[in-house]
Amino acid sequence: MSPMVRLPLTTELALLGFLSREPMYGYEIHQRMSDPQGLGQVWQVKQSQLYALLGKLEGEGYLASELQLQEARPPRKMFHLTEAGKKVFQEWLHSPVEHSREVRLDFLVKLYFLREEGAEAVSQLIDRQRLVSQDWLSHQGEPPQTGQQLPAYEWYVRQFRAQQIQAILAWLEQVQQAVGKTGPG
Amino acid sequence: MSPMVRLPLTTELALLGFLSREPMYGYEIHQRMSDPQGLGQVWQVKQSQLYALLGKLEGEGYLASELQLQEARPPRKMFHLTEAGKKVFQEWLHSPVEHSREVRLDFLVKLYFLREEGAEAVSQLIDRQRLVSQDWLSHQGEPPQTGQQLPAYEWYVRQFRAQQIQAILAWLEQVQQAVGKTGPG
DNA sequence: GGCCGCATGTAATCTGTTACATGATTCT
DNA sequence: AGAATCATGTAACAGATTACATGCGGCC
Repeated sequence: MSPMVRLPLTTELALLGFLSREPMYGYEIHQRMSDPQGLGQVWQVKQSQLYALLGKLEGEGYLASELQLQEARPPRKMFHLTEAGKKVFQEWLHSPVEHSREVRLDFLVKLYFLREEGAEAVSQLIDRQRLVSQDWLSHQGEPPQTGQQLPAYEWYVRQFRAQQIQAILAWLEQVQQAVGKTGPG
Repeated sequence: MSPMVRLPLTTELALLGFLSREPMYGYEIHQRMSDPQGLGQVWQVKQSQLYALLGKLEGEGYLASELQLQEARPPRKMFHLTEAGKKVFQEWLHSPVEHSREVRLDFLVKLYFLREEGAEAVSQLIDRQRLVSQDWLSHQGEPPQTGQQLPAYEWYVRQFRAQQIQAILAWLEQVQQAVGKTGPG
């Protein structure tokens, strides 16, 4: 038994994100996504994958499309969000990520789209994400004894995780300050 | 035209790693890999994938195998490294990773196997990795102007990367100290 | 004449996950 | 009687990458 409604993944949510501003066609989305000043910095989506995903999202009811004919150019397949599409995108956009490994891609993509909604929205998500990230740290458990011969492998791994999470927290604070609000702590 | 010799990926190199100590069969490798005090902490490999990879590595000449019959138990397919297998594993084991995203998995796996070769070997790789990681930082370029309204998206991304790399460097230093040598700086 | 830009896709391949299949023995 | 352990795998599917295919118009 498979789930009735498959929830879109990061790449697909980014597609919904672009279409949340205005209707667009695949080629144009790909160009904007690849902008080296924008999302192009955090990951690359191949054109062929993008077309495949747009087709899938349409089949699942998150998008709808109509053909826009042009003279002397191939027709454009213009996509726009359905109500279902708007809903899942907005929910995703305002939710913190649940695992530290999702910060690098998922969270940075959220931030990209949130910026358009203004400082208030960004600030809110940062605050929530800081709380979640604090949780990661406290669920880490203290690293086992040090000062022995060679530390156990566990020690290396936990220290690494702890450092990574602390870096995330430090960055979230930086961002919060740059956005112009101080967090709840 | 595909490459003549396909270089194994992290998971496959970990398989070679287990077989570099002594010959083993799939089931046992999977158990050891899943040890929650060992590599089980950093990632999980599914049994079916493991069998598939062992078969592939054998077909590519990195492993060889013979059947070991047992009474009242299914026969074990014992694998051991070939010369080619020993070579690629040793080269991989002593090389730093080239991208910061590879530290979380790749580098931690290297560290797992390197520990068995003693403090000297660990210390050497840490030093080399620190140099490479310093390079990542300096190739970052300084983040664009701050103090404006809302910072450009680039700023967020670069700050995040810088923090991540600095966390890696801090961790490498910690490890170096725990191992008992001071780095070249 | 040849390459680039526009605009769409399909097909093949790779890596990994989930589920299924087998069959004997030992534990509860 | 039923579950867990031992030990092997295959098949189907999902996600992403690479390569291929088409066809017109404009620029050098």
